Amino acid sequence: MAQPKKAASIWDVARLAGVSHQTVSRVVNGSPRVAAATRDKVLEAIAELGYRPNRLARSLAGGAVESVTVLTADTSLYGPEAALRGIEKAARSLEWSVSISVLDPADTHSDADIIARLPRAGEPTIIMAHDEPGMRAKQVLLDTQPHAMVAIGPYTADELAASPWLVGMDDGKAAAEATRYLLELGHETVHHLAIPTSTGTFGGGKAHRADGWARVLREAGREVPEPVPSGWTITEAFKAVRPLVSDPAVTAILCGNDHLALATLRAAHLAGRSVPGDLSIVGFDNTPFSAFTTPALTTVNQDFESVGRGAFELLRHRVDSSTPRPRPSWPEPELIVRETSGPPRP
Amino acid sequence: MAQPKKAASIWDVARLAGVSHQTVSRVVNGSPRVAAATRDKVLEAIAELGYRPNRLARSLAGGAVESVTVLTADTSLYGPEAALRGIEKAARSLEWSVSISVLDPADTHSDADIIARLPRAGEPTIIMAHDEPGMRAKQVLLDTQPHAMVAIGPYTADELAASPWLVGMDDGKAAAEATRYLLELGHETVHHLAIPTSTGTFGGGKAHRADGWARVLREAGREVPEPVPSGWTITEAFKAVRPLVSDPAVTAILCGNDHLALATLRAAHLAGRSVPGDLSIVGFDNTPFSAFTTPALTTVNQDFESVGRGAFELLRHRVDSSTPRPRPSWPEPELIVRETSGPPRP
DNA sequence: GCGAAATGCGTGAGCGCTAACATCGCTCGG
DNA sequence: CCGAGCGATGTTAGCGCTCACGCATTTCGC
Repeated sequence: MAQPKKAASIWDVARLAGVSHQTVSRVVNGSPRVAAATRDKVLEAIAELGYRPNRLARSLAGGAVESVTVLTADTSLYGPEAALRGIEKAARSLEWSVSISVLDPADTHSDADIIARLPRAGEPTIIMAHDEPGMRAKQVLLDTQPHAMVAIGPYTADELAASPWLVGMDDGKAAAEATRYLLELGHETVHHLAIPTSTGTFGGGKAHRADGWARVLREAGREVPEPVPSGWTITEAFKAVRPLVSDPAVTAILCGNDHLALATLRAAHLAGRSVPGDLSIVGFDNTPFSAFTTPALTTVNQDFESVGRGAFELLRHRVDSSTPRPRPSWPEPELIVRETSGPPRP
Repeated sequence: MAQPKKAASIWDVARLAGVSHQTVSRVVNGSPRVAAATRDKVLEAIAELGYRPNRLARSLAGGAVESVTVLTADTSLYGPEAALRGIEKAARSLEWSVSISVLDPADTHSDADIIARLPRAGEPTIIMAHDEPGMRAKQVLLDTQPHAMVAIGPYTADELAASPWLVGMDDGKAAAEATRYLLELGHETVHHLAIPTSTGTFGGGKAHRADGWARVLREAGREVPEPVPSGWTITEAFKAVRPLVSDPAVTAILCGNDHLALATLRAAHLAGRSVPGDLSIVGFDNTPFSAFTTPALTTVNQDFESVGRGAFELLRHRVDSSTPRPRPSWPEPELIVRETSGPPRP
């Protein structure tokens, strides 16, 4: 039984059930035009042989597409990881399969290189376009197969509405909210430890975290300090933020994500600055660990999993327009105040 | 240009190059028996049409398999996530595609349900068998297609050598080392906050973390306290560990992973116990954040990414025995002493 | 009660590719 | 100078499936 016995095909089932292969196909695909008695016979044969349709053959033959490829640059980041989970869940429930291909942030991928990652031309694809490699992949697919791609990234409601292949949340708005909160607490200004941007420059998109932060400061007539750029890793963040935390004039830092915030917390501790007494820290994403640091991180909750699901549904609609066009339906980002934020010392 | 134009097939290339489709196939697959001039003509035609072979058709036609499916129950756990990254990297370098299917720990999957996740019979599969759903999936595939599967999990060197489809590290040995370290520090005994086991019972495998811990305590003639079972999430860990940290008799806790350790750290803080003064805490996995908690976590480093790569290579060997059988070649787990461990107060 | 539509099923072609064999022309030993 | 031998190519037959038909039977409107 454990030997590599060849799997049953549609023909085997047809023979056993005494019908044509096409009838088996009809039963498998739930066509209504099959007599109940025939259907039962076929079903029985299927069960007996343990027949399972071969997905590859199915899509080769021009049947419905049943796979998505996810392009992302970093699976260890909480956002993409959670979005991937959302995509996988949604896909699973429809029996689609999910492939994943990781873009290396170190190489500059050529267009051909990106296209070569897709198992075939026209493969439905979701791109995590929150960073440079992602943005590049987005552009390539937009040029080659715009009808079979969806990109996830930080965009304003207007941008989202304008581009039917875009899914995401308005990080800028959320960052603005967080910044406003810190200002209301009485901080003179708020500094920013920034994640790498997708465009390579700050303020590249209105929905970027750094942009929302800067906007609020400007509107409030405050000084807008130079944002401190950090890489994605905690180690990079730690190095980048050290000068900032040791400056006593800095009383509040908005961090691009919770990992950066953790590094900031650590750096503040080592610099002998108490949090939130001397320094308020606000993170981003509400990563699971953020509630359990000491002190617990004030952060911005983001429902990436729902965004991932939304991306999948949108993609499905784009690939097969007979499915409903989903409306964005995830919660807005929301500030969660915990222990790392408070009023500045007078 | 942006319209859904059909992609070029092998026939289109053949026509343009003035050869048969088989010759194109030979060129694409690097067969040596093609005249240089012909090869160049074909290559030129390929470039002109932007032809890319269709993976689906290729494997349908019985060509080499070029895809792996990874079955895992939790992509947010550091171990599986890192192993997946290793698999993806190794696969990418050979142009294999990687699919992922997440097992829901909540349902009991039927055998058929697990098999239905594979895109076709005989699909090469890697299973993350560190928990109950993973173990079950492992068993199902072992029964149905043992030649095209590899499982990753905690196993001793002997177990690994005995099962040619197994890859992993000896967590028990690493846990033993960590426990010994705590004992040498002078702790009377060491408590254990345990991750869920793959078998549902403690001590189910010699290479389990809880097993290594218990073994050392027994060997040292110490009392072996009842291990405290926790779920995988930080929140569950926090609830589970509270009674433990508030017991002043407890001076050292070995945690099943760094997330549990973080929860323990938090619980200790809230219970007013200083770390490592009143309580030593040791984690597991050397999750990136672990160096940046305050105090920084003492933990056990594990190179999951290498294990993932090893799993992929082993799978490739099993599917196609003409490829070399890889030898396990990853670093042993290693204790990293940071700030959460120290001698007990006298 | 007769034509038209609906139903139930089968046939043939083809998706893009590879494996296996067939064919052609050339070189080379004797 | 002829056939064995080989290298370079073409031909054929699928892989497992779906589409687009085709052809009987039934069902139904009026």
